[in-house]
This record gives sequence, C-alpha cells and structure tokens, in this order.
Amino acid sequence: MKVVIGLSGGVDSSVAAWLLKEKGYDVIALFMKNWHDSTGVLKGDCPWDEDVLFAEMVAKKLKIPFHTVDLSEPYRKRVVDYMFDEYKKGRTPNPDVLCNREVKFDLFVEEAMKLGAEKVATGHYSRIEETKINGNTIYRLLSGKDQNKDQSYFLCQLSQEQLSKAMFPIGEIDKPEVRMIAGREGLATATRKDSQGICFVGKVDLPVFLQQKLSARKGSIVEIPVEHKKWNVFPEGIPNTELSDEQLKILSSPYRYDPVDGFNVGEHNGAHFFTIGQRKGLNIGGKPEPLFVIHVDVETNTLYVGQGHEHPGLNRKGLFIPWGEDHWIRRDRKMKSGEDAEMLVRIRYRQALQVARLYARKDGIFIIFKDLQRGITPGQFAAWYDKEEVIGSGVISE
RNA sequence: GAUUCAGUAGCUCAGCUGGUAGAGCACAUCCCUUUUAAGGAUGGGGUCCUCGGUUCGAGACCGAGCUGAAUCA
Repeated sequence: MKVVIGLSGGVDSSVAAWLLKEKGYDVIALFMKNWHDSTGVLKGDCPWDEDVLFAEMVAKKLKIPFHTVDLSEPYRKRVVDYMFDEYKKGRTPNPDVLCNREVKFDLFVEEAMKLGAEKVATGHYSRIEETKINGNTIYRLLSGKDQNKDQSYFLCQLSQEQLSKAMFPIGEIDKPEVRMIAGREGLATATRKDSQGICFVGKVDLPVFLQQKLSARKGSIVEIPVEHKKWNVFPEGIPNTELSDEQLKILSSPYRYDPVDGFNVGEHNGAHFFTIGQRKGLNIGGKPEPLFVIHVDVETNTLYVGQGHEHPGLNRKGLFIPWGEDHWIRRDRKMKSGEDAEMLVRIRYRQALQVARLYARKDGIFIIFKDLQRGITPGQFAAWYDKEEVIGSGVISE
C-alpha cells in the first residue's frame, strides 16, 4: 500500500516514516512549505529552509522518494487570516487545530492523493482505531500511548473522512523510544530539538506578530477587587442531571464587568493583544499578588484584571458552545437537545483531563466541570473524551 | 500658618536598641510546551530626598531645607 508521510524535518515524523517502511509500506515523503515570512518570528530563524534539508536527509537515508509542496497561500487564507480575525474580536484562536483540519488533513492529503497514496501519515502522538458499530465503520481517535506527549487535542476537529485516510505510526510508542530509534537508525533528526510555537510559523512574539494587521490603541486596565463583586457561589463537585437552562446559564456564563466595578490601575496598548489568564505584559507592579487578565472587552478597549491565582473572576465552573460550533468525531454519539453525559474535557493542550458533564440544550452545549477551571477562553477549543477517545470538540463561545 | 507622619530598587513597602540594604509585584533570560496562557528556575537593577553635624562607622541619631499626606485653624 502506498502511504505518504508528511515529513516535517523533526524527529517524530522521521521515525514515523521509518516505522512505516519497517512495516513494509510503500512510503513517499512529502514536505509541506506553509510559511516563509519571518515578521515577528523570534530569533529570525524562520526555520523551514533548514527543515527541508533535514527532511530530505531523512528521506535519503530511508531511501524513499522526496517531494515538496507549497501550501503557504491557502495556509495564510485558512489559518493566519482566521487568527487575525479572532484576535480582532478579542478572542484567542488555536491556529494549530485549524492547521490540522484545514491544511494538513485537507489540502495536504489532496496533494498526497495526487502522488497515488491511499493513506497519509503524520508524526502525531495519537492513535486511530477502526471498528464496526451497527455495521458502520467508525474511526476512533485515541490519545497517544505516551500520555505526556499526547497530541490528540490538536486533532479534535478532524472528521471521519479525514481520519479514514490518516495514520499515526508513533502513536503506539513514547517519545524516548522515538529518540532512541532515530539515534539507532542514524536519522539526521535524532537529536534535533522539538519544534514549538505555531506550527510552520514558529515561535512568535504574538503582540509584534499581530501588529502586522491589528493596530495598537491605548486603553485602560481596570482591576476588579476580589471583594467587590457578588460572585456566584458554585456547588461543589459535578452537578446532577436535573439542571434548568437558567441554572446552566448561570453556571457557564462569564462575569460581565463595567469600569465602575473596579478602579483604574494602568494602561495597555490594545486589549486584543491580551488573553484571559495572562499575567505577563501588563506592566503593573506594586501589588502583593500578581494580576491576571480576567476579561477582554474589545468594544471599549478595556482590560479587566484580578489579583491572585484564586481570583473568582479567573476560575469558572462552566462554559458554553453554541450549536454549529460543535464537532463530533464520533458522529454516532452526537448529543441531542435534552441529553446530558459525563465526559472528560480539556480546554487546552496538555491539560489533564477534567471531569465534567455536558448538557445539550436548545441553543447549544453547556459544559459544567467538577472543579473550577482557570482561564476559560473564548476562541479556544474544548475537547471531550470518553476515557482515551476523543468524542468531539467545540469552540468556546463564552 | 501650626502640628504630626512619610520620603529606601520601576511600583508597594520591610529594615530590630547605628556596622555600607531586603521582600512581594513588575521586568529580563532560560526551562517546560507543535495554540494562547499558566507554571518552574535564574537574574538585572538602589548617590537609602538634599545639605550639614555627631560617631571609628548612619538608611537608621541631631539640625536645616525640599517634597508629599493627614490633622488643626
């Protein structure tokens, strides 16, 4: 069987390619160029030129054909523009989840098919399991065997169609083993540092990067005192199934603030450059405890902050995802209005799975957590799991 | 105008009965991390308002001045 491996120039995809070859697949390497602008990229090492070299070296070593494809234009349209758009709205996007859904497992797969591939493999720490349920083939997306490196979160927006063509060879092994194999097989990427930052763009100074499209505009920073507001008192533990829409709304809604709720403590260069839970960059000292962003209001260009890790404005019980923003990898398990289910949920990469209950209602899905969650941020993805399987995900609306 | 209190790192302050300064926050760097954050580690920084005096030695004691705050009238 012909398989295209997306070689990135990193160690993970290199070992994935080796594993495929070992298993006897007819492997073709395809390197994808997605970005060649280094504006705002730290250390100037827009590294793709170096990445190609490494990818090519690995391909040569494995004696597999090597191709490249330039997808930078669609990447810009489908991922980067979305980023700017979201930040402009005061939300915090996750470009890498989009990159997977829109580019790697879409356009890149199309390119791979042109090369005659049946499947496309990547170096993700995740697993796919094909099963039959009621006579239908279902592809289950599972967490990687290496729980520490599990990257299933980044794949939480993939569809059954996309999964049906995907392979994750290193999902069955852990990172130390990947390094070991790369070293043993003499792959050039064996000791190469793991990539970080937005995939393909690199590690960026976000405010600088965003200023390409979003202008700086001074606004005020308002501190909301811990004792000022009438905070909700949330019930301990996981709520029961008998909650009214009204109760769910209270449990999941963010607090609304007004400048008169607090006092002015400083000035910022643009509320849209900040995200909820952020501590660094506020440039306000003199407080016994650190300040964290608890709300971003781009309408009035006001940043609301709270003092201390335990500030009530920073820790919430739930969140809301409207219908249309939800996505089900397991289509057969899509919830209908009126249903509820206990799930494990994470709201950011590498967060330990959190116990929560999902409530499907008329307008969308409410997720109420067992424990308070720090920094629930609109624009980010919540992904829900049943044990090690990703069931679905959605964009946090508020 | 008088009285009292205050003036120490970017900010808020601590420095016991005198021996050439510290904490939190902020900031920087590094680590962690294929998102945003958070988190961890390390670090840079101070004519201790000014001038004079006492003392072997003053941020600390005394005097004068400057600045700010409160109270009194």
